[in-house]
Amino acid sequence: MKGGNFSSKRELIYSTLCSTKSHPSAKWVYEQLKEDYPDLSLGTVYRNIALFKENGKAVAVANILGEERLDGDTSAHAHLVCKCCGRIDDIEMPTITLKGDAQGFNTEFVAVTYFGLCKDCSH
Amino acid sequence: MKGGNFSSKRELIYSTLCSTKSHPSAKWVYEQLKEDYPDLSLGTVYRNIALFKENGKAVAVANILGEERLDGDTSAHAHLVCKCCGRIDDIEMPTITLKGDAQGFNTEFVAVTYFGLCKDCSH
DNA sequence: AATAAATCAGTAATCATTATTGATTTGAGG
DNA sequence: CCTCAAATCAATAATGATTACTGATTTATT
Repeated sequence: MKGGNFSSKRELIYSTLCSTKSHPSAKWVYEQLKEDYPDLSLGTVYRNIALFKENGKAVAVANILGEERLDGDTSAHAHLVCKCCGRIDDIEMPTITLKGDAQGFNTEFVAVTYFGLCKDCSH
Repeated sequence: MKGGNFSSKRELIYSTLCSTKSHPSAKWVYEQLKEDYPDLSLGTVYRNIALFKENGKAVAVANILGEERLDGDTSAHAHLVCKCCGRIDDIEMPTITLKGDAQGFNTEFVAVTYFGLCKDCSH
C-alpha cells in the first residue's frame, strides 16, 4: 500500500507541513516535530515529502539558498518570493490568458511566482 | 570592476548559455566549453553564472533532478517543464491579470511555469 | 499469533554548489 | 615598456541538502 495512509508519522509530517503558510523546508518540518517526537529522522521527512509531491499533496514552491521550499496548500494561488530574506507569501491566483497554445503539452500544475523584494527588505 | 566585462572567459560562458534554448545546467555549459577550452574550471562557470543572475543577465528557470536550469534569455516568456524527461520549452508570455495587489512587494521578475508532461512523455 | 509488506531510524554516500587559495591576467599610471 | 593593485582564474577542498542503504520495527491481514 505504497504512499497510503496508515502511518502516523506520515500524517504528522503532512499536518506540520500544512500547519504553516511560511512555505517551509524539509528541515524546518523536521525541527518542528523533533521537539515532540525525538525519534523522528530527517530521512523520514524527506521520504514522505517526496511521496506528497508524487501524489499531488504538496508542491515545491522555490529553491531559496539551496533549500527546497514547500507548500502543502495545492489550491490555485501565486507566490511572492523575496530574494533578500527568503520570505514567501501567498497571493490570489491571477487570471492567466495563454496566447497561442502549448501544443501537446499535458499541464498538471501552473506556477506563478513573483520574485523581488518584500516590504521589509525594500528598506 | 566587479561583474564587469573584460574577461574573455566570462563572455564565453555567457554566449554558450545564450546559444541554446534548452535551458541548460551549469554543468552542461561547462561540458560544452571544456572540449574547446580544457583549462576551464566548473567553479568558474558557477561563479560567472552567479554574476549573470545578480546582474539580471540570466535567470534560474527550474530545478530538475537537483540541478538548477538556466536561461540566458531574460525577455518575458513562460516555460513548459516536463516532469518526466526534464525538457524545458519556451512559450509566449501569457497575459497576467493580478487580482487585488501585492501590497508593498517590489517585483523584479515574474515567472510563469507550466509543469506536466511533454508530448513525447504523454505516450 | 504468523506472515508479508510497509515503514522506520540511523547512518553512509552522493552530488550540486560554494569557499578557499595561491597564481595569473588585466588595465591604468608613470 | 614597467609597476602595481584589483580582478579573475584553475584547482581543489569543504559544505550541505538530498538520497540510498541496512537492518529493526510496525502494520494489515489471515
